[in-house]
Amino acid sequence: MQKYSKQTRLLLAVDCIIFGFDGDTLKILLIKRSFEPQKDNWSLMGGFVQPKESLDQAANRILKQLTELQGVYLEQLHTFGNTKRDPIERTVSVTYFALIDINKYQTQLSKDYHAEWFPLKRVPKLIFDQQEMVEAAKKRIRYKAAMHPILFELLPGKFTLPQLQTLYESVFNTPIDKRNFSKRVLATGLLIKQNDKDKAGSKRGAYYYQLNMQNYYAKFQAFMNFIPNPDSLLH
Amino acid sequence: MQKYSKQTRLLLAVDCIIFGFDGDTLKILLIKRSFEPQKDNWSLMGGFVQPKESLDQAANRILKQLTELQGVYLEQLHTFGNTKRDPIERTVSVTYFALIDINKYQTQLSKDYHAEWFPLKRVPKLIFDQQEMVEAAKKRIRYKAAMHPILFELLPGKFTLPQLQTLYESVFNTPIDKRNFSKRVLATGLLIKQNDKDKAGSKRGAYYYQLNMQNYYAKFQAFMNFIPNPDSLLH
DNA sequence: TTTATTTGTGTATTGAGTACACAAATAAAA
DNA sequence: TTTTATTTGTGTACTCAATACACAAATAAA
Repeated sequence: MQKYSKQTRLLLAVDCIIFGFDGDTLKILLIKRSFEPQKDNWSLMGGFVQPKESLDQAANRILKQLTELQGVYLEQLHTFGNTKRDPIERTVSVTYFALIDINKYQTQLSKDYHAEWFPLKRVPKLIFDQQEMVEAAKKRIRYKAAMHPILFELLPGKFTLPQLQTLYESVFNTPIDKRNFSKRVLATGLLIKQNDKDKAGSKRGAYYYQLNMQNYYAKFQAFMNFIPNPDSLLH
Repeated sequence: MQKYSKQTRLLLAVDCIIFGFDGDTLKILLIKRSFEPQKDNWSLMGGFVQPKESLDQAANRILKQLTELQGVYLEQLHTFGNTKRDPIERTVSVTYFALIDINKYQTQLSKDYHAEWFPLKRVPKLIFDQQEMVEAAKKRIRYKAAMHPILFELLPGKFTLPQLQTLYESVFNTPIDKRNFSKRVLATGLLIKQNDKDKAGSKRGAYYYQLNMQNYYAKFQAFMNFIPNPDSLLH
């Protein structure tokens, strides 16, 4: 079945940048690499693309391997192919970024991989060109979140407006006026107010909201400004 | 040097979606495939990634092979990796899209490849999953052009406002009010009015403009609305 | 019962986007 | 040479969205 016989074949890997939000800070999940080269150094979760799986399948497999999660938000980011990025043998890496509800992540599962969550501002030194991958992912999540409601993927099914606002403030690293924020967000028609409150986060308690999934899917591609002055915040 | 010895290696290709604007219609450049499978069918310009070149280098090489052009706008689009996309042997394809000034393209060069420009609305049947690649490129160029001034890459160094407007109308397939368009575009500070006019396009003649390159590079990443109601036009 | 903390809400102002029409230039035709 | 046809270039009023800004309500903890 090999008919392009004169061509060189290359190793192909998938690396995942996995985002999570702990209610205060945007974080990514890293593992301690279990094999050489760079054994025991911090690294993205990744793996080689297998002969019978597509890239998307590989990314989902790799994500599941570490988190046991399926059906989460996963998007292809960029493909990195410098000839010397892996010193052992040329490997081209297709990166994906994932947005998961950090509460669904079982800490226990990460033991095999010695995984840990790191705040985006304190990411340790990573192997190969993975620093660059994380930078690209950071840029992309901001870019996309400035106009599309992807950040809900980081929250549990029920969340409060203060939680949502903290998330946006954390991703864009800027304070937002809460009156304008709630006006803006509620105006999208994406949220349904619940009758119960989250009593844990504050004395007074804050009403829960849920996504209106119908509107969410319908409007996902539309441009929506969730934050003031996106221009100045993206770089 | 092969130490990941148990892993399968794959063919990796680069395919280019090359956009050009003839003053009236947005087009892409296609070639007649010169080898089996699907010999003589319409196809994107592409090629295999060579052992000693990066992906960007491969894309530039392939673009130059067909157009003799260098230093043009070239951006990685998406990587396609379904296992069966190439029936002969699994090949993963990294796609790039290019924006070129169609006037700089030497028709003669295309003879070897039997290349032809096709209006985006009348793209012929393409091999493998290239239809999908073109769709992705179309979507991306619109998405990006709605907010960043990339379409200037399709025009010659000197151009008129009516030409620019026709380009936007063609890309977004919508009529635009010219008073509002010129206000919008000139407000960006990206254009420098020249003293001479293009007499070819009309009786009265239209003033030429040139890009203010300093502002262009400085503001490239900023969000700028060039078209009314981008929402409704992107899908 | 007092205090401290966090939630929830409204209004006035500014600025950007939008709709809309007519005069100026000139090549081509009469 | 005059007339006609075509295309360029410009201004204003209106609407709506973005923004700045402050205080009362709720309640757990002291």
